[in-house]
Amino acid sequence: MTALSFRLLLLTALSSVNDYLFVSKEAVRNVPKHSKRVTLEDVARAVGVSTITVSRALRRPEMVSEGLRTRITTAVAELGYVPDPSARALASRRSNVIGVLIPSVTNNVFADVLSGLYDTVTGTPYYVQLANTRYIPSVEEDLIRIFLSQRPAGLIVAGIDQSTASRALLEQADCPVVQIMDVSDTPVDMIVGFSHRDAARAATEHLFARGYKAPAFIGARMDPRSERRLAGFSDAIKAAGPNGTLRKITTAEPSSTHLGSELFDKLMELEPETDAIFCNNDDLALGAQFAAQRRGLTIGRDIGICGFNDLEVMGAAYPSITSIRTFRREMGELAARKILARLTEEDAGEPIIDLKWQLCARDSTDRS
Amino acid sequence: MTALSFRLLLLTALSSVNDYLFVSKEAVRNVPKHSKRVTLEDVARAVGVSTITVSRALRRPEMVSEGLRTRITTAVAELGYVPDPSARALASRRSNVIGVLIPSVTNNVFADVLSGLYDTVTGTPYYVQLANTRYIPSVEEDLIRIFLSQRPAGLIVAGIDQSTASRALLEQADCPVVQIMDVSDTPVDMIVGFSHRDAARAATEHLFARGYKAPAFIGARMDPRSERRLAGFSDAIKAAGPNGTLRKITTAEPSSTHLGSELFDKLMELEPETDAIFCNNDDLALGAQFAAQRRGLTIGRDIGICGFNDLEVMGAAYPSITSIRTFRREMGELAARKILARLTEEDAGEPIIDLKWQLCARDSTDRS
DNA sequence: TTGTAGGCGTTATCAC
DNA sequence: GTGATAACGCCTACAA
Repeated sequence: MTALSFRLLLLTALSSVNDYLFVSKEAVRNVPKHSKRVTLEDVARAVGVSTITVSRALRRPEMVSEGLRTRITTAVAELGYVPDPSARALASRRSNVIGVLIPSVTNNVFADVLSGLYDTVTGTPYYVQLANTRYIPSVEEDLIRIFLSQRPAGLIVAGIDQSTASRALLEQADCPVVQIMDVSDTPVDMIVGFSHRDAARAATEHLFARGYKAPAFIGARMDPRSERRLAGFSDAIKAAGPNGTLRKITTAEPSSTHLGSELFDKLMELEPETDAIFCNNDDLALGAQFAAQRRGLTIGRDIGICGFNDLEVMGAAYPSITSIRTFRREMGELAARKILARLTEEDAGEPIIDLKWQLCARDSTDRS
Repeated sequence: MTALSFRLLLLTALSSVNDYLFVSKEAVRNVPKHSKRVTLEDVARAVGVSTITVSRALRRPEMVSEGLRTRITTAVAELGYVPDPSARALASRRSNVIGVLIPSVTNNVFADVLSGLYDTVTGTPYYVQLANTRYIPSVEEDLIRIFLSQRPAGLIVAGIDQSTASRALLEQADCPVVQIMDVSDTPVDMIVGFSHRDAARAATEHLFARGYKAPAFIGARMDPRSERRLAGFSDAIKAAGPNGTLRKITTAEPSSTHLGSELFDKLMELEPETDAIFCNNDDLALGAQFAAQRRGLTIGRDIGICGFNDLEVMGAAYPSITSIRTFRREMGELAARKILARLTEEDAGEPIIDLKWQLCARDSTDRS
């Protein structure tokens, strides 16, 4: 265990993609046990045709006469033949992998995206392979390289803030690429998302519209998308009046409910006149609401709260919390659909899709 | 789009594993664009050795003389050689895939497990491939077959309630297998988890110990693990007295905060004397707490609430909510470590690991 | 519609 | 310590 941990540390510290790919001395030591795999040839022999015919019967049934087709299908079932993806990939120079790069597996937001993705891909010959960039651009770059070495069927990456190198890799990639979670006029290939800046601006405008005078921004894990939300908040503040104060508290720490409470308390010290908050995400908003309740504040009346993403809990909370709904599941679905469409030479539709967002006004921003 | 949707429906309706694996007519139509891949041979030629030597230099450096080794490493870097996983898998009859089968990607509980898993595997030559059983045993079985067709380096499956066929497949699998999230005396191979029944019993005993007289069980998505939690609840009720009532409300619906509120309200109609609840999971507990607050109940005093899993939000909630902490991240880590240890011929340790659980008593079960 | 030949990039085996 | 040769299982290209 210790040796292992050490090795992990070591490898993680290295930077070249090769460090990830090369098998170290202890790694692949084959554990051979050989229960003869059923191959195309076995099926071919059983039916009395050549392997290529079986291959075709499976991939392009219409190219094989009906009689043969059924005999082959039967034999396949009887022998329990299962194609070998490696052999297939090697011979065809194409794998059935759809690579997905997201910054965090634990983040609820991506969970919904993934769910849409998996549901769409299930039942097709393709399968999703997930990788975790941990919000680190260099890791993202390495991972893109790894994926490309597998000659993926498609690639889905979160965001538009790739490094120059990553961007170049993606542009050269010999497969459909979809960026998700954001919009841009200049996607690598296709993009499905929405404008974080606009959404944040709308949220803040909602606070003003509801009569709050001194909104503040609470943000954690300030990645580029979060910065754009802050920019949107800032837009609204500026638009509201020439001498509006930009009240905010942010941190690079990963977001959590606890952190929301903590930041709220700090904010109240720093900017005591704050009467409403727009949170970077729902976890923070929920935590802030709890903190406000602990202080005896009446949510809505004493303090307005708005989250971002509209996780399921926001509507169920007491009081219910205002949030900006984002169409996460749909992003996953659409991204997958667009890739599948390309692969099957159907029409993939517009390369740029703005899914927008939706303000869900609830009790937490109701002053009455 | 319509054609695609139709096909998805169709395929999802079929049952044989082959339906998932075979490429239908529109599927793999190679989009050939050939920017000549750098191969082992290119490196070999550059250095003036044979391919196998390069191969060895990368996988088992100690088998190659030091001089060659450095020259090879340099050439590899200069040429930008990246191994082809398919070719490797085909030749070695082993892929670097660690297959992971979980019932739901959206479930927070699994997010933490995955996070532990990914972190442990990152930096090794192996990579995780996730699949979604959607709580359906037949899907699980198909997915196991698919994974096995890739000759995985290891397999991680959630739970101990596999179908007979799945179990057989796993037992014959020519790779390490780890079951997670539960314990059993008869694992397929290795297992890392805890006893849901014991944990639930302890939670219920805690309610009695805190002076509650009429605890009820609230459960959603009653999968086998949830049933064992109910059994543990039931154990405690029986142990508490000969004529204890088994108050409960359950549903097969997937769990959510909203559902927690809804079930709580129903429970109050059905079993109005209930003075404490043990919830199947934290989402329900949070939702129940919100519902109780809506009714004007004082949490802790009027109603005791206990969740399960101890998601981060439980401690941050107002009032904070009692829960059973489970070591999800650790399960992911350990499962991965055990597989890696096996693969590197280190000592994988005990095949059965009970990670236990921990009662986190908080304000929601404080009657004072 | 079916088949033949050859190769995809790597590793296992067995020599040297 | 290094290399030649033969797989690995399937698919592309071309031929019949």
